[in-house]
Amino acid sequence: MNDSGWRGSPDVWLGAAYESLLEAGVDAVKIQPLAKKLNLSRTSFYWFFKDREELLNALVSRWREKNTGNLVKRAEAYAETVAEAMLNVFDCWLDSRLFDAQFEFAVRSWALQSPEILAEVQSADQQRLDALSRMFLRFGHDDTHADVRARTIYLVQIGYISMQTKEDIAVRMKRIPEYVEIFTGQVPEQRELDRFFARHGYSG
Amino acid sequence: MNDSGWRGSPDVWLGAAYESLLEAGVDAVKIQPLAKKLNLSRTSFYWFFKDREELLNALVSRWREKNTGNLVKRAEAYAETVAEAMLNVFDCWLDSRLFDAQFEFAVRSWALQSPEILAEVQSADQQRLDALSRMFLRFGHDDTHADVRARTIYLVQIGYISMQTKEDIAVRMKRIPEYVEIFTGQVPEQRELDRFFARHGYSG
DNA sequence: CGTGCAATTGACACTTATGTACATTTCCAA
DNA sequence: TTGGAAATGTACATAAGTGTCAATTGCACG
Repeated sequence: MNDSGWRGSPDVWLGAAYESLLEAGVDAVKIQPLAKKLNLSRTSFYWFFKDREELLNALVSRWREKNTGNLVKRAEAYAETVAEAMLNVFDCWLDSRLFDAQFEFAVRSWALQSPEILAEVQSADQQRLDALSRMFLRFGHDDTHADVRARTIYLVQIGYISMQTKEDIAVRMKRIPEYVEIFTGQVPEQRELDRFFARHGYSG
Repeated sequence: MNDSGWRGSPDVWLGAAYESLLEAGVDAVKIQPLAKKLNLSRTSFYWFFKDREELLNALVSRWREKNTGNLVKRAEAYAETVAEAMLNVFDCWLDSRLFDAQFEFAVRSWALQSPEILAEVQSADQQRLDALSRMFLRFGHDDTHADVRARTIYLVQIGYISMQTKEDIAVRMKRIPEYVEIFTGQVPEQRELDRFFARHGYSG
């Protein structure tokens, strides 16, 4: 049927493209280097994709589906307090299955040289900010308040991503309670923190 | 002597390189296109610069000197209260003579494809975070507190830059008081805000 | 005025990428 | 076991970039 014998496939090329994008940006996503990386003939690429552009489009789809979707879901998840809601969102920043930070950065950098990608990114930003803003509204904040708080937590994360820091999980965990306090103006309960730490396999 | 007759100069090329970098990223900083843009022969470039790399290095120097220097200075500026100190730092985010946000974003994106640039960026981040941290320490915050607060305000700004938003100055000004409150945990005095608005030619 | 040097240029050699046409191999199913 | 679709490879045409070199231009100054 499938999956036996043939070395290449759309997914193999897409995977290599993804890796190159993360390591070195869009301009590194070129057929010739990818072929070399995969030990395949350059031209066999054209059996699976019309041209380079089609490959890049596939890359954007992958990004769109993963990052925005999960973030919105976490912002809408059930919570008793703002602090707990906040910690739900933090899940994304600590679990790469929920949010792919490197992918995010690579796509944002890409936006610098492509108006289409810029539009994609800005639409994603809007959806995410809206979801976060609704979260604060749910807990009784007024409009401006909710908007600025939503911005703050989102921007801190985008900023963190842009710093491309590779920090130990423990270092990041230590800052969590403080962040919750700054973002929500409310000190998180110990049991809320414990629940959070537990689900990230961290014993604070 | 100088400045008469000859069309080219290191500065002319550097200027064009700067523009291209901001518009489309490092990979757009290529001799051939720059020459076209300047209506100069491509090869005359080599009279001023050894090669493309030398031009890129000049670009990095320009960035290093401008952005980090001013931010550190504003963080160290005199202030009576934390809120006022905070507003001093905000000057950078609103005045492109103090901090070139587009330049910043372009360089950060560049870091994705160059380990040397990544090192530059991370060293700059450290210097800036340290300066901000010292600012909070000056007003009696303890270490962790100062560190997380410094991170928050810095990351929000880096995040904002990465969003590449083009917003009206009025929209941004409206969020300022709220931000000060979130970042310092202290409501700014009206006279502090007035002083801030005034020096940015904004009548709130 | 003319001469010297700073600045500019076009021609050359090279590299890396793209995409197309066509031939070839490989696997599976009838 | 063989025919054809799926996948790969070879060859070609083209484009855009890099850097070197020798020749040329323009301007300032003696």
